[in-house]
Amino acid sequence: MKTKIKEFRAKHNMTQLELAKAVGVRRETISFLEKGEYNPSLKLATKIARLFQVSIEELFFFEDSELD
Amino acid sequence: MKTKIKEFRAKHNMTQLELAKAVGVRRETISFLEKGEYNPSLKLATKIARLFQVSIEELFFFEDSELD
DNA sequence: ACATCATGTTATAAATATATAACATTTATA
DNA sequence: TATAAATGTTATATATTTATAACATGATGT
Repeated sequence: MKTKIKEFRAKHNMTQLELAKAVGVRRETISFLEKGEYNPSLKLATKIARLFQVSIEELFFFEDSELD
Repeated sequence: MKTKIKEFRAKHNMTQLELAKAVGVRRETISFLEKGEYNPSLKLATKIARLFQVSIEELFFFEDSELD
């Protein structure tokens, strides 16, 4: 999975810690997410997307090969 | 969480079992999902949305209160 | 150089999604 | 009505997300 969290975070001048607190997770969770190291829950994905006021599809991307 | 999986499944004339196989999960998983009993992974949500050719936001809904 | 802040990383624990199996109930249909 | 198909439901196991704590690295500023 790939994500643009880092880009949107930069655009909003937020640190990982600030984003983490805003959506109620740990800083490490944001770090792992940004590196595509896991597949968040829909709920967490939704919280981050709403914070940045973008759609989930604008934030997270799966290769077709990942969906087989 | 609420979802329109059941409605889209009806529109596509699919059983829970057919949908489950199409996205690689168990039938029970679809049953629990349709009842809003849990929060799927983003990957599973993406697979179902792509199958029905709708956005994730058209398929799954969170109340604001669920996101606090 | 030193201190502070932001991020990376690793190991382990806790929580929760999903699998599995079994049986119950509802719905369709012969 | 009877039979099968679809869905509901419960209990337990497994996998994965997320939390937690600890320490490392990199950047920034004094």
